[in-house]
Amino acid sequence: MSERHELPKTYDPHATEDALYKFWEESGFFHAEVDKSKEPFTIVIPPPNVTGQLHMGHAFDETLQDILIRTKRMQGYNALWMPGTDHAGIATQIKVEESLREKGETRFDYGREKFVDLCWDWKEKYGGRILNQLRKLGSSVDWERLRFTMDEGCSRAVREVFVNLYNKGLIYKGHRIVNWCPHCNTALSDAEVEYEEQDGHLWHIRYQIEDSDEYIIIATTRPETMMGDTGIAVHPDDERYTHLVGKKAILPLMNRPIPIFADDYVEREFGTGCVKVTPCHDPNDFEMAARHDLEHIAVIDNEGNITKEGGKYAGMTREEARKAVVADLEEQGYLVKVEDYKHNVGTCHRCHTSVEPMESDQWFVKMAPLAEPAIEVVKNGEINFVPERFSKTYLNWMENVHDWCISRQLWWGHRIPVYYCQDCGHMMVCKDEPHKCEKCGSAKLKQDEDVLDTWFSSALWPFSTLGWPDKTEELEYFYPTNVLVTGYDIIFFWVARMIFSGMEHMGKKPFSTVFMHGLIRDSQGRKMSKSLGNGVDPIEIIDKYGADALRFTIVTGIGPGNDARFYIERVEANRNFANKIWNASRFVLMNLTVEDGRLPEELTLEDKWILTRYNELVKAVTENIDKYELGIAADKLYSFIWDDFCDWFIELCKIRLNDKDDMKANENAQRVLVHVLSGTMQLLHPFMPFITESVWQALPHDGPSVMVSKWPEYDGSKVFETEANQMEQIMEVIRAVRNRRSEMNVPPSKKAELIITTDRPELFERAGLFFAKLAYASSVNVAVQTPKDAASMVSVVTSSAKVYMPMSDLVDIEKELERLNKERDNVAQQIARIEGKLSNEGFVSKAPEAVVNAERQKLADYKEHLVKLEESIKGLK
RNA sequence: GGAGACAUAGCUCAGCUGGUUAGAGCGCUCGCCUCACACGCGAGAGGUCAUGGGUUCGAGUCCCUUUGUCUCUACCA
Repeated sequence: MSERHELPKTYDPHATEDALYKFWEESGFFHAEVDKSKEPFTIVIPPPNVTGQLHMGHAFDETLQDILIRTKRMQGYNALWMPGTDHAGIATQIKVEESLREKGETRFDYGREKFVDLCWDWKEKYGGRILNQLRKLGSSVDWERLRFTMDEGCSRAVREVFVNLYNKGLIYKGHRIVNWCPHCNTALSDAEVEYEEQDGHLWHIRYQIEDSDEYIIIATTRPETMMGDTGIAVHPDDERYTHLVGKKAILPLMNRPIPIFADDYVEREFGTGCVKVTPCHDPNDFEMAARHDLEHIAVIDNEGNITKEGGKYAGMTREEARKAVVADLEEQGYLVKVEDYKHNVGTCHRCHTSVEPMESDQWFVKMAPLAEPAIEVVKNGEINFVPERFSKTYLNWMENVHDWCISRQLWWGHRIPVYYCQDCGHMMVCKDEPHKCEKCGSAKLKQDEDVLDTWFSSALWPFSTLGWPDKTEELEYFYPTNVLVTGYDIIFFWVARMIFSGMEHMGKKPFSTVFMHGLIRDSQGRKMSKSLGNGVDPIEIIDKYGADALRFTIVTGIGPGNDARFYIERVEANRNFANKIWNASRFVLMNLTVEDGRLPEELTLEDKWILTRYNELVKAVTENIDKYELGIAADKLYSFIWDDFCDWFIELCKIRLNDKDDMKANENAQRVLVHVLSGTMQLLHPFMPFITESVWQALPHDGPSVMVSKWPEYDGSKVFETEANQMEQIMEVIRAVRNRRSEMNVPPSKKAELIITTDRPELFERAGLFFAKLAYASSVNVAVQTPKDAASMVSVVTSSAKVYMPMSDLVDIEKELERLNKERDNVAQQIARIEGKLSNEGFVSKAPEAVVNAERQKLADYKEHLVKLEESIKGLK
């Protein structure tokens, strides 16, 4: 026990965190097995990109999940936090390709198979990094169940889902306009397109009407696509142009006649009311082309360059072509005017290249039938969002959802389980690779070249990780999961898709609650991003301040679902909090002789006060966590530990601990200290797992770890409202004395006698001790009578007592009077306010009784205080 | 074009289902190396809770108006 005295003065998280984590992991505390005698509580992790690095967004996410899972585990649930990583199709492929580019190579130098092998190598090399970073944070995930979206099981689930949906007609191959990223060279889903407002132009171009002197003017933002124009649309009711419908206009530069037709899609007010129609490079034009049977001419290729169809512009990039086309139009007199125009340009959310709408064959998920149950399950409250407002975002999207383009022209990912017979062209969709054509028997089969959208596999995460499509006992027991924690930025990418997938394939919702959080921004409120270089690396923060400080920072001072700015000062403040806990514990340990924290029979006033406050804390924190008010719970723990426990209770306990004559009292104090500190460490453990474990272990304890200890329960038999109230009264007096002395610049070294006059002397039984310790008293006299020479003393008045300090050299009667009068006015004002309230019949009859009674009590206290103030004033005069 | 959020102390933000003399951290002022902690202790200053109205016995908290900031979403060339 002697080494306890040698604990360092400053808490060093670095020295302990890794070892503690290792201890937890090796002890199997993170692992959950099916156990039907216990209620499960399950969270699946939003799988981070396998080759990614931990950023603040992850830290936010994981901290919230860890708080929930650790709390539930301690509350006796069979808590499973399912970990895993995502193969992150585009992101990973881009990284591997970049590494090749450094060597002057491309994926085509390797071919598909070898390139995919390189991706796996990459995954092996970097896949462990983020997992170890999760450990640094303290995440209590069940490592024995670690999954990967491309592991055998998840891949099987993907094929199963694809084939099932195909057989139901919910997956189809379609010839459509899709979002195409010329840089990533693949199709994207709508969700993967980000819109940026850009400054552009609206070019007005004159088209000659065929066999006529008349002309028509169209307005466009994209002149470089005009070589692919195959029509001009006007509104059917637009009288300006009715006479032209059916005629043809000559497409400038190409000298090709194209038809003028009428279509409802056109807005008469916009531009000139005439729209150039480019079926291959605009989704609306594509649809108009279908309605009016227009020709399709593709003028932009997969790399974003102009095709042969683009005449003299062939081979140029889109940007070059735009300049050249505009220059030619101007030179040849077709350009009527140019307006500045702000418009939204779709960009690839991975590389921010402008997305090109392209006509192509892609695989789609038919969303309407799947959306229906996914809408219902949120509307009827089976799944609820926290905060509630996000359900509106979700519903709005789901109610207007488009079919989901799921094929990607990449190599890294789940290859689409569709096979084509090279001989007869027959298409087979099957879970396992077929060996011969089911139609002609040919063995010459070729699998579809495309892979699936990364989110296709993450959509299955809540059940694929539990063994689906097999009917495992894990699936039976842990599904549906309880809470999903994630940022609002991936509601569409992920949350929505998990919900409809769960409903479709499991027939059950994937989770009951979606707990949303915001984004962590930099200190100026900007998004953290690589390109800005303003990202804060959580691992660096952990190395410097400890994981506990980071976690506490993340969870406090943040409004539900709101974004938050990251300030290092807040981490420092929470590091200081950890240090405070450390030193409070060091103090308790230094004084410790008892072997356990059983509460003594005899409790002092201060014991009863702290136990009351502690039990209130247990109740509040438990309820707050239940309601996902984690920040509020954390705030309460902070102020209980710092203000109540350290600043008051420890100081009060020093009285007994320093009394070597009364060992009984000394030990009693120790027991209460240990009881409260130990319980507080349990309550704080989900938030600050490391330091709480260190402290809990050092104190007398049962069981191997605080993380598997039983969550504290509210104990009504240890709540003493009367005594707690009395203690608060005494604290009020102590504060008043300190305040007085401070105002008068009395140095702490100068002790003074205190004469307390009160009608409630029982309140101040232990006061001599308290005041000596906390109010610089040299001695304390409790009296009923006002001392004779009161006028020459410094006085302090509260509702329960008047305190006199014989410091005649410091007394300035004028000032004293002024101060007392000011205080009296203040108290009188409060009395008037409450009396006004209480004389309001509406208040007395309609407000709850407890509220009215509280006001009455306050009034009584103020009145007592006023009486005492007036006596004092009279005494001075 | 739709939808939502935010506007509270110098700064960054809490404030749950309406009821305390409106809170925290940092910063600031004054005094302290008090035998756990200067990453500390004690005492302070600082807010007409953006605006105007309404509901209510009672509103920072609910409803509407205005102003300002931000975000998401949408096929307006």
